[in-house]
Amino acid sequence: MTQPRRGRPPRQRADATLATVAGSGIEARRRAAMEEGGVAYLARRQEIIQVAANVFRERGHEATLRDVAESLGTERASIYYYIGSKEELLQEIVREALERDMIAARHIKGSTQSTPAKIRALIESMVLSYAENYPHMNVYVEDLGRIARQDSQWAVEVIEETRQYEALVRSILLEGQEDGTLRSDVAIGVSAMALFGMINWMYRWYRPSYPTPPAEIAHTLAEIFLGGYALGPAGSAP
Amino acid sequence: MTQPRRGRPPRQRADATLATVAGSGIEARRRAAMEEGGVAYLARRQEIIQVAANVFRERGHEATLRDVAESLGTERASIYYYIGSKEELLQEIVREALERDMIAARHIKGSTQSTPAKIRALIESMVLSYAENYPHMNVYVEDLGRIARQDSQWAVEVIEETRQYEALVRSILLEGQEDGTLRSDVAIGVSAMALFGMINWMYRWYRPSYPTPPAEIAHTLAEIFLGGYALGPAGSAP
DNA sequence: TTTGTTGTCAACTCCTGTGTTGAAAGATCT
DNA sequence: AGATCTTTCAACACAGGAGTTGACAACAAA
Repeated sequence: MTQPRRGRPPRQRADATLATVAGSGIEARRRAAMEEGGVAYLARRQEIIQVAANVFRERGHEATLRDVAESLGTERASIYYYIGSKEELLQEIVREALERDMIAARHIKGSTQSTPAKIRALIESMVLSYAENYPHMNVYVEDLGRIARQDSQWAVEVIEETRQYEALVRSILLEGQEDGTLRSDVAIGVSAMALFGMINWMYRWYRPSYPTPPAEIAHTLAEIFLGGYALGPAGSAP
Repeated sequence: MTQPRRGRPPRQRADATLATVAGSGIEARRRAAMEEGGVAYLARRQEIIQVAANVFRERGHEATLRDVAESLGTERASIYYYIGSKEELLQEIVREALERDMIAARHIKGSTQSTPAKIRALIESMVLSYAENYPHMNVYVEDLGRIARQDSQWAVEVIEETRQYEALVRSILLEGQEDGTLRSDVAIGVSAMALFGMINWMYRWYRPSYPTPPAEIAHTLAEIFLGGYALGPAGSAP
C-alpha cells in the first residue's frame, strides 16, 4: 500500500507524443486521459470512486482492490486505467468528504446570528453533510487515525484542515463565553471535543436506513449540546 | 492476519509428555508454559501485552509484530513463546479494556440514586476507566469497526457485550424520561449515541499528558450532557 | 559439573496484495 | 472502414508480514 513503485519499471518513451507505443504503459495512458479530461472518462472515474467508497465503508481497511473490482463488476486491472493506486482512491474519497464542510463552517462563523444559533447551524451543517456524503464521510472519519500517522504531503494537508476546523469551532465557543451566551465554567477544549465526538461518532451508527431523519438527528444533538438532557436543576451543579 | 495456519504445519508428537522432543515446537511449549501458569511467565506475558497495546495505539493497524518486538527490545520469534498470534494479542488487549466497565455500569444501574446522578456516575466511570486503561481502551475503540466485521466467536462476544452496554445506557435514559427527570422530547437512540460519542471520541484526543485531569473531563462532559452549554433560554427551542 | 528448563534468535516458508505487462478484443467516433 | 479509446485476461515481480523451525545460550537445580 505504501510501496512506491514495484514491478518492472515502465519503459521510458523518448517522445510521449508518438502514436503507436509498444507495451500498454497504463500509467501513461491514464495520465493522458486524465489530462484530456473527457467527460465520459471522468464520469467513469467518479463511479469507481463512489463504489470504492462503499466498499471501504463496508470492509474497512481489509478491503482489497479485488473487492472494489468485484463490486464494480469489472477487472482489477481496469481500475488502474482510472486510478493510479489504492492510496489515491482513498485520497479522492476523503477529499470529497472534506471539501464542502470547511466552506460551510467559515460561512457560519462569519454570520451575524447569536453564538448559540451559530452552533446550532454548525451541527446541522455537519450532520446533514454526514448524511449526504455517506459513505465518504464515514471512510474519512474511520481513516482519520491512519491518516494522522502518515506523513505524505496529502496527509499533512488533511490533518491541517481538520485541525483548522476544530480551531474554528473552538473560536466560536470562546466567542460565546465572552459574549455571555455560553457557560464559561467548563473547559473549551473538552467541550469542543465533546461536540465533535457527538457528531463524528455517527460513523459508527449512522446508515442511510436509520429511522430518524438527519434533520431530526441534528436537532437532537443541538438540543443536548446546548440545552442539556436533564430537566430542572438536577443537571447543573456549579 | 486472518490466515488460520501458515508455514509447514508443526510436526505431530505421538506422545506429548515425552521429554526430549525434537524441534522447538514453540506452540506446544507455549501451551505447556501457559497451563503451568508460572508467575514470571505470566508477568512477562503481561508485559508483552502492555507494550503491544502501546504500539498498537501509536501505529494502529499497520503495527507489525516486528514493531512490538522492537519496542520490547527483543526478537519477533520470542513473542510467540508467549502469544499464539497477532490476533490473540489484540484480543487480550481488548479483553482487558472491556472487562471492568460492564460491572461498573450494572452496579450503577442497580443503585438507588436519581437518574441524572446515575448518568453522571456512568460518565465518570467511563472516563476514568478510559484514562486508567489507556492505551487498551483506545485500541478497543479504534478497533471496534474491524471487530464488528469479523465473525470469530470472540468478535461476536465483544460486539454483543458492547451492544449490551449500549442497551443498558438506553434503559437508564428511558427510566429518566419516565420518572420525569429527563427530557422526553428527544429521541433516546440518538441521545444514547451522542453520549457514547462524547466519551468514545476520547480515543482521538485523550493522552495521559492531556492537561485537563480525567476527573475534570468527566465533570465537563456530564455538565454538557445533562445541563447543556447554553446559558439562558437560547438553548431550547420548543 | 551435568542436566533440564526457559527464553532467544537467525533463517527460513508461505501467503496475499499491489502494481505492472503485453497483447488482444470490444466500443466509439470520424 | 480506420483510428482511437476502453476494457479484459493471464500472467508476473516484488514486497512485506505471519508463523515456524532447529539450534543455542543463560541460568538454575541436581
